[in-house]
Amino acid sequence: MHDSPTPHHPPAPSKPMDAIVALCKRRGFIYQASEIYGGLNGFWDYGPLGTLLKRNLREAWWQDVVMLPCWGRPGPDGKPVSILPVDTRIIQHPKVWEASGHVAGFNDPMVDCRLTKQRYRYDHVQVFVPASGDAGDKPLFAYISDQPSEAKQRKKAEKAHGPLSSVLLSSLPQPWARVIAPDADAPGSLTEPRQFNLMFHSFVGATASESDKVYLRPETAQGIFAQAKNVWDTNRVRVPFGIAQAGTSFRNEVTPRNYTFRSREFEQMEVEFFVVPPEHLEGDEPATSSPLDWYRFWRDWRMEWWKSVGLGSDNLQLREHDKDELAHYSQATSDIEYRFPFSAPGFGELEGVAYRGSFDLTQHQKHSGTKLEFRDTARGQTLPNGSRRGVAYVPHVIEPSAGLDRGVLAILCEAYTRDESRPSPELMKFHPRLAPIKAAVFPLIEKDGMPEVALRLHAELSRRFARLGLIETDAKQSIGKRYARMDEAGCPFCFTVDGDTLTAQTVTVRDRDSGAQQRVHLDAVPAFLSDKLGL
RNA sequence: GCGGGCGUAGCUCAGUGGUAGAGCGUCAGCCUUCCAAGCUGAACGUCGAGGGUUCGAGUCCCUUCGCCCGCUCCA
Repeated sequence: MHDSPTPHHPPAPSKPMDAIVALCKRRGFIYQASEIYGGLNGFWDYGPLGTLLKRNLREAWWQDVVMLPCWGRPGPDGKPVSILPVDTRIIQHPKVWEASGHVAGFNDPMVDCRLTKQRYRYDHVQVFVPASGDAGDKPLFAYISDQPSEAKQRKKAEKAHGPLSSVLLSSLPQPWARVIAPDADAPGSLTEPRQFNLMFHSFVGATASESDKVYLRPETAQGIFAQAKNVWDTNRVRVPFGIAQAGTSFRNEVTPRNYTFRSREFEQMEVEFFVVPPEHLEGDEPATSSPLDWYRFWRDWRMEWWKSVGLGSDNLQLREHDKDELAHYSQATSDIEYRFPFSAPGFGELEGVAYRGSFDLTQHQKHSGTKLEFRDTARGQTLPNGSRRGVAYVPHVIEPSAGLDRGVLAILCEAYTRDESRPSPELMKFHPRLAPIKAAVFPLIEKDGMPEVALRLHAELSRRFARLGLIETDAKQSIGKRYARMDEAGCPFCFTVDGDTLTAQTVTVRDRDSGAQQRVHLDAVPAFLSDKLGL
């Protein structure tokens, strides 16, 4: 999470995270996983309303990214944006993760210092020892080369031992009782090296030998890259185009924290958008757009999209990465970030949009031995018959990678509203498109024929809208209490059958956010709701 | 992984080593013509889990799990 400064945004009034968590439990949005067994660190389940909310957000992404990409808006090349979906497996060939860098980069053993709470990569820790050999009972001084600790420890070590040589910590026998950690001033504080496996693993087959070891994917992206060639070989697509996938990923986080924000099992919604490398654009026909054009297009549209599903406040920001923050293969990356109650005044990442060059496909090409070049028959030299010779290249990629569970959490936080001026202060202001409950129908009182009319209206609305979300009805207790319950669940519209309904064929519709009411003809209710849900 | 705080009803929380509590919510009935209203009643707990001390543990001790905060980590 970034504590990025926000010079142009005044700090928003913070919302109490505790109250949001309590509401989410109380109304069945989010439960702790395996709660009856004491819970499991880093895992959260969704209850009925949470499941619907999450499904609605995933569905909104699916509709707007896959089915009608970018709302039908043309890309920077003026043409419709082309996206195809895939659904790849959580478990891939282990070499996929070697190619992606996940195996090498995240299996480093670390040692901790019990005194200073510092953590060091085991293979980076070196130790000054007497050049003569035996140090007797004297302490040994550990350091990290090119860090301040090197000079500091060298000075102390020379004083203690005279001429020095240095060895790796790993060459000394454990426990390192006489070793003084790089930033400590007493010996014996280093823990034994610990492996930090950020990827979960399992075994294929029943014998569970090391050669059968597989990993649970830490991102959905690599399944896309691994199938990119199949997709372009079998689908008559042409670069630029994208492949999209939503699915579950796993990261064995060191410290799961902040409610569902950093869960060990989570769902991603990713696009790998393949574009023509810059070297194939020059003097080329047909003119198309550069990777950076596409990068900016996706970055800006993804920002708009998050606003469109209800994150319109200044709690949402776009943050372009600094040069020194970029991965070595990326020329541009930005994060779409939300100011969560627990991160404020800092922000937490919802989606990263990265221009990754050809890094991923090139890696897979190298590790698999399979050429991952796209044969672009619209480019290259024009032949006498008017066709093109074609060129082959490894496409560059723009990756908009969003966290679904983080999106849900941001929506929950943004929707949570406490208004002390209302009889029931807590309400969830979900965008109607995301609201788990789309509408409720009440009889004002449970007699005089009102329940019958309400049930008929409820049945009709259910027939028309239940595919999108719940349509509720409730006749118990006072009308205020029923409105309040719907407010808390984030239901945007309540239709109430009253005395006038029986004579004038009208009902009241109450707006969740304002509490305002208007009368609508009974027959016009479906059209009213349809309009409000943006259908 | 380290340090600190916390864990009692669905939620928020009281609870002095001596019978397990309140408010809200939930449910039922009555009442009720628009905002958690009123009246009556009901259900709901292995006090996070395991062990120990004690005649007796929600309370004291140990272990463990989980949540929150700060470090650390965050491809």
